[in-house]
Amino acid sequence: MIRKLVLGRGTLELPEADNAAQANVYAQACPSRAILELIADKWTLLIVPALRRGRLRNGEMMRVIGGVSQKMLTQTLRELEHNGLVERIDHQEVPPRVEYELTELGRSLSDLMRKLDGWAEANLDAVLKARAAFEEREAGGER
Amino acid sequence: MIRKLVLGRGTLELPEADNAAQANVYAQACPSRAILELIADKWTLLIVPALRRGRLRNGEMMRVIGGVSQKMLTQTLRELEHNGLVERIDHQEVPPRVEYELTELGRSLSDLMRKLDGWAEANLDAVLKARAAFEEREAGGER
DNA sequence: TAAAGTACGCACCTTTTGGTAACTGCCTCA
DNA sequence: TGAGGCAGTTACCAAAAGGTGCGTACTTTA
Repeated sequence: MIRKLVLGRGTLELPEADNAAQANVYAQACPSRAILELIADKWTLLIVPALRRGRLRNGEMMRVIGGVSQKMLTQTLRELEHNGLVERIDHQEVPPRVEYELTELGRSLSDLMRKLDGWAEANLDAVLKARAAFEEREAGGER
Repeated sequence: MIRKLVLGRGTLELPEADNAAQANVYAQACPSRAILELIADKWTLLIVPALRRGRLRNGEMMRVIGGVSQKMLTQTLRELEHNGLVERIDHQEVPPRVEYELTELGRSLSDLMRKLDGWAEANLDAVLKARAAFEEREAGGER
């Protein structure tokens, strides 16, 4: 795995990859990149934190997470199950009753994700202000 | 802003939205959702942590971040600049010398993002193992 | 004299994403 | 007797994402 790159101005160490075992998300071929892409998903970032408090059923999530379609919810849950972040608990009842729960692995990620959600909520005003400022600079600055 | 939902089994509070001012990523119409979508991006999750150590030039980032195309790099950087996370420093030289640096806002996000990258690197083995187990269950379980 | 680096913008085109609608099979409630 | 809820699946299609190649204008290096 590549750890350093020689650039024009000298040697640049890849950000923090050094002390983290051997995986490196900055290397395209490293499998951790694929995992990052799973994480870097809008619906994942909503579903995983939503499960922090406990199990949820399909219909409950549909209501909790505004704007998610049935297709995307199922698709994302399958993906999470596939990667060991979520467990699907089918009670084998009629009418169907299925619950979703975070695995240990999923739980270790959910706090981090909740913090990202929290960042978005907490810094809403700052971002909107920055946007307005940028647009003003753009409009005034040209010509 | 919606804070609670009445579900079949009673009242379910939306995860943590209660104490976080008024923004709520779980509400489709809340502007924080748009900000979450900016954050929930593969390239953002690589570019922002890459800038933690200091300024980087376009070409340096191209080399540091494996697999990013010039188009996506520029596009993502513009988006980040637009939202006040990154500052573009054009030295007005010939040949062109342009540097990118995190703003205060960007820095507040970068540690969180680096932790997500770290999670992907640290839990690589666990995820791969879960995947293998899932596929085995699937292959044996059907029929 | 030619090649390569610098930091892009633009157009084209393919791939992926994700919404909608329809269907299933069984149950409960009015 | 039909409507609605449960937890999905499937097919179809429009929109968005994102890769590639070309052009720019100037400089440094071989």
